[in-house]
Amino acid sequence: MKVIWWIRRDLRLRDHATLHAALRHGDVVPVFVRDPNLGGAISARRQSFLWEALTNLNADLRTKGSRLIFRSGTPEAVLTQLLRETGATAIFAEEDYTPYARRRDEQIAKALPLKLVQGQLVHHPMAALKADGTPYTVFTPFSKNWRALLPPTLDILPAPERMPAVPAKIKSEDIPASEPNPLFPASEAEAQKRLRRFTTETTENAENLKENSVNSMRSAVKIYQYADNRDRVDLDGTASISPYLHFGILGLRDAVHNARQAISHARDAESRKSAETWLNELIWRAFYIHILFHFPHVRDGSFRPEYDRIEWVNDPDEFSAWKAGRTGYPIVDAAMRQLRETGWVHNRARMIVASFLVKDLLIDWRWGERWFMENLLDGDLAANNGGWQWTAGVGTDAAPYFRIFNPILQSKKFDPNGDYIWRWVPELAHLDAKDIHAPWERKVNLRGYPQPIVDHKFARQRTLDAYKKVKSSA
DNA sequence: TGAAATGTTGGGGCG
DNA sequence: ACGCCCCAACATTTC
Repeated sequence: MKVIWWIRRDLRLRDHATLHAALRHGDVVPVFVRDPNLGGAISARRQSFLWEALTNLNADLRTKGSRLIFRSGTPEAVLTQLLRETGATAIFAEEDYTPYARRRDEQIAKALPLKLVQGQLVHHPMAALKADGTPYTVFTPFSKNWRALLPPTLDILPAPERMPAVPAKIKSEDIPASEPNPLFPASEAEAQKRLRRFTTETTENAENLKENSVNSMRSAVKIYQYADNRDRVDLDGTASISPYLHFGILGLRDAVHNARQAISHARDAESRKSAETWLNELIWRAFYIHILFHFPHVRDGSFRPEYDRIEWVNDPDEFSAWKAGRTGYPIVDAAMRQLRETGWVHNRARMIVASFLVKDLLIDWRWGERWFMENLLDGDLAANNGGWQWTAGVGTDAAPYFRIFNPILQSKKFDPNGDYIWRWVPELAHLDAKDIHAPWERKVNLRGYPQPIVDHKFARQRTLDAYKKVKSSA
């Protein structure tokens, strides 16, 4: 008996409950549907990453004796056709929680034997509710409950040893060609490598610290330094796994499992706390997926609707300067250039540029949200939307509106030597650390680098006024 | 997962 | 020796 494994955002073989359920049920035919309705929602950069990931997944499937069937068309039409061709009796798919995915799957389930299996998250959004049955909207209690719901250990399913062959008569289109991404190779092996490197491996740099450190284990593994390093945009202190998590090349459960292993192996309280901090970041990701599930209106506007009445300035020229990395604030411009050139930006840098767009330029956070989605390799509706609403102070458990970043102080704190700016804004490479964060305040040659497009002190007050206005009239 | 404004304290210079 | 002022350093409040 044949069954279809409909692959969407679960491009992996390890810890795949859906795949295992399908394998128990029958001979699995792995299928990816190129859905024309999704064309507008995925940027060229992310699209290319996806094609590369599918190519690599196909290669992995071949080592197991299987192969990927790639077809174009609306999912319902393609799946109907494939059920006929294969004689399959069921379609297994990992449940996805975006508004589009839920609507799509609901429709398809009416017509076809679709079986959705939870696997993208650790807890289903309906399984992590408050005692009164309503969803959490504040992170800390959510996180507490989320942890309390964890079983003692998450059993991580290995990738299947072998998979049944897909009959030759089932034809596949060619997966579109893609340029390999040198910074983020789109394979499951790479995702696993990154996870292990971050959570278990001794780093070379840390070796040097060992001799004079009482906390040698702490120094040796990145996850144990995370609490100290995670906000430093000039260091490689994060796991850099977001693109893999977004496409399910790496499972969230697997990441959580590794975090918990690291927590239990920590040799001292500081290390344990550091690994806990990283786990908390994974829970933030889950939190925003839950929020989008329970409050789908956040896709289009503020979680707190009164903030949709803010009178934005929305100056198109200033928006262009922000996108191009020519605001005159070096830390902002460095991050915006990194975004455009690589599709990945450190989380702290994302917060700095988001705060600058919203609270210094007073531009609608949705403009920034869209630009991020167009450029980020890890662009994820739930996480990106949650992050922007947090920064704008309009969402669940958001930063209070009056918590306004000072881009110069952020720069000094989190890029103290100016290395990050130096890397992405080469025209300022001749400046040293004391001049580089706010070069216009110094008597230095800017070499074509722009003057600040807005005065922070003025902008701060303007934003406080604009937010206060909608708050008092709420 | 801020920063600015305002308040408090205490050491040192100095008449 | 004493009081006064200055102001850095730290703490608290406010946005």
